[in-house]
Amino acid sequence: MRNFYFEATNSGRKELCFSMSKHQATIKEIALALNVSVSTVSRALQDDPRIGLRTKMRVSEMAKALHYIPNPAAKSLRKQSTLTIGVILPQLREEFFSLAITGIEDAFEGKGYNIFITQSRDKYEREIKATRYFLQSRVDGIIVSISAETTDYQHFRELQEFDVPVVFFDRVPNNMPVHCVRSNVEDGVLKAMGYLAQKNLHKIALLNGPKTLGISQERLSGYLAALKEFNFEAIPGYIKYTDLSREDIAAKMQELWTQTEERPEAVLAFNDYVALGAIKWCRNNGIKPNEDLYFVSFANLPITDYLDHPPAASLEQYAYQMGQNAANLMIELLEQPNSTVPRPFKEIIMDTELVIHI
Amino acid sequence: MRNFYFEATNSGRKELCFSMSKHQATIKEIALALNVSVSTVSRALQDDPRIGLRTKMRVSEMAKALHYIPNPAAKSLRKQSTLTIGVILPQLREEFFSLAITGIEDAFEGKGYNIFITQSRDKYEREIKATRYFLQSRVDGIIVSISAETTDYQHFRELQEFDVPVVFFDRVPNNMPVHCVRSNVEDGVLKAMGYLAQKNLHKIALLNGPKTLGISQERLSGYLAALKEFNFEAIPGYIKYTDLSREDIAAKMQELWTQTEERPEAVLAFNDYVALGAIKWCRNNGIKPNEDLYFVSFANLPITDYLDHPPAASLEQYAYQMGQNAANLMIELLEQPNSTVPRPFKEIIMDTELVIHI
DNA sequence: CTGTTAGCGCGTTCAC
DNA sequence: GTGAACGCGCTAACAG
Repeated sequence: MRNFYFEATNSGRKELCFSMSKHQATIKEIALALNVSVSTVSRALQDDPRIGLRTKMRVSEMAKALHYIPNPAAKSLRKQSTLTIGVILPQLREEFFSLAITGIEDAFEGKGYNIFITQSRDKYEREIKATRYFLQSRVDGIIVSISAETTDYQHFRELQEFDVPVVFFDRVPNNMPVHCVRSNVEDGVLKAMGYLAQKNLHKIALLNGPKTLGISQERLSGYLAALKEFNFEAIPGYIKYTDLSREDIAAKMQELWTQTEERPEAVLAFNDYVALGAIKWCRNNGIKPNEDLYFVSFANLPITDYLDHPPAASLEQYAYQMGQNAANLMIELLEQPNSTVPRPFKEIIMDTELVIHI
Repeated sequence: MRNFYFEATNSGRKELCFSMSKHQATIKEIALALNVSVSTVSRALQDDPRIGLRTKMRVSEMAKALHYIPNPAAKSLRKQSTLTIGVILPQLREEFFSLAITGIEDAFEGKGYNIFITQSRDKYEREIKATRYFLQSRVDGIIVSISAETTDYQHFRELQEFDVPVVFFDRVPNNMPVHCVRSNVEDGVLKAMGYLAQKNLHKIALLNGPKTLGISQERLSGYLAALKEFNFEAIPGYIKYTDLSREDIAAKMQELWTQTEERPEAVLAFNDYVALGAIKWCRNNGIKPNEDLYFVSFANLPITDYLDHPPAASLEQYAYQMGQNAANLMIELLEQPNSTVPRPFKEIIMDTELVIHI
């Protein structure tokens, strides 16, 4: 299929060119082809009321004919806005985050923004690289769930200093004022422990995530509060932190099972993946999950529905909804006029729901 | 932390401005502050040999002081290249694709490209929107695994017409010459059926994916070839197509189990997720997976390792590696000079390996 | 070695 | 209604 396009030469003449491949025309070429000025074309394409209907028609037809596609780089440069939102996630593989992404995408649907996804893979260095990249790309906003390794938030402060709106979700920074969406973890833990109490299980271990994460700390404080609330024993060695790797989860389970004075009756796991790893360890060691050892965890991911032995109960965290909330909070920030006074930080805390599987 | 920056006014004077928030300086501001020209700054920052060492030092210091961050929009506009690769995947949730993404990211590591991920969610319309968006964004290349709904490839042809390099992986178009990376599916099926033959299982059903996908067709032709090869019976109603949804998988399993003359002894599933859905259906219906009914599938995803009842065997497809191969093929295309003669299409076919779980 | 100048594609004042 | 001219930030050809 032969196509033609106009090329402006230095002398101002227009030349009809032939090419095997299509050409991404510019407004200049449309203007040249129509013998009007570029500004007329620009305005026509923007449906500016000052342009006559007939001209608009001609312009839009020629635009189609020449395969005009607006160049966002030029637009960004001019408008000082890229209409792009950066998203930094620990792991795409975790269903929690891929659900959240979908929620974010849906919330931005029709808003004209593009979502740029990056995974930190739970590495501090990769997270920093991602923030730097987004900063220089001039994204209009960044949505983050922080990596397991991150303890220092300087790179996020830098974003704030450059006035890039940032919204955190689920894994949010400790002791730093930010916009964020997170679960009411402590309340969730209380619900989970209440369920175990009902089952008459008292010796409950905490198989936590990385110590660095605020959400691990919250699980701990919820756990400690629940121990008191339900008069459970605080048994030495019952609190374990993991780096979320299968190996470490297995190692900590081994410790819980063999190196404590009394074997636990139940385990409260950091999330479903941790629970799955622990349950797998149980099966490898002839321990019957949810019989010999009960499991309760966070997230309630759809994937657990495939399992014979899911955690006995899991706290639904509404990952999709959480993504949507984070995105909507971002949209709010983007739509606010760029006032000089710093806006107050907004925190959305979402309730969890205990879903009983067994 | 108070910061200052220089602002160029219309009159050409430079003004020292104060601001609470940092400012993304431009080379112009650096030039102004240093009393040199913008081109000197530009060259210094690019480490151009023509610039003196002393000047380079001064420039790079001032760049740091003013928080200079190069603007990629301007660079793209000038260079006519965005250094961005678009990736279109059916579902991030599927571990196969999130593994592939990681392979793609790693292959591009250090190459200076940025990876822009989008999910089609197996919707034709979303896939078209994504290609259009990438086209107008002027991405330098697009890597795709096509959606389950897609039967028409016009949107991909359009990309080719605009000279945007496209590499497909795993789910590749039928009957269309393209660059692609895919598994040797038919050989894989043969291996899987051979395994079942060894187990003395003869009545084997095919629980396939969407009819639209080439990789479903390949599974079918591999299946038919294997039936002959091993002298298995071709039993009516043993070939089922699914839309990959849990509901449809359950419905087709129901049909296989109740509406065929003889119940199958084994099921060859489209992939691990389909197998998981089918296995779940079995448990719901009191059928013992891999005893009453054997399962063999494609992908061999890590997630299946969490299961009590994974498919008895699965064909490892090396998703991460496949992503890397696709990315490396793309890099090849990008590095080729833009010759006018169309380059021959390259097809990389990867062998699978049968991994026995039981 | 460095400065001047001219665009890349687009939007937006000004003029008329 | 429309056009000329400018600038967003950056690179590169040309000129010293």
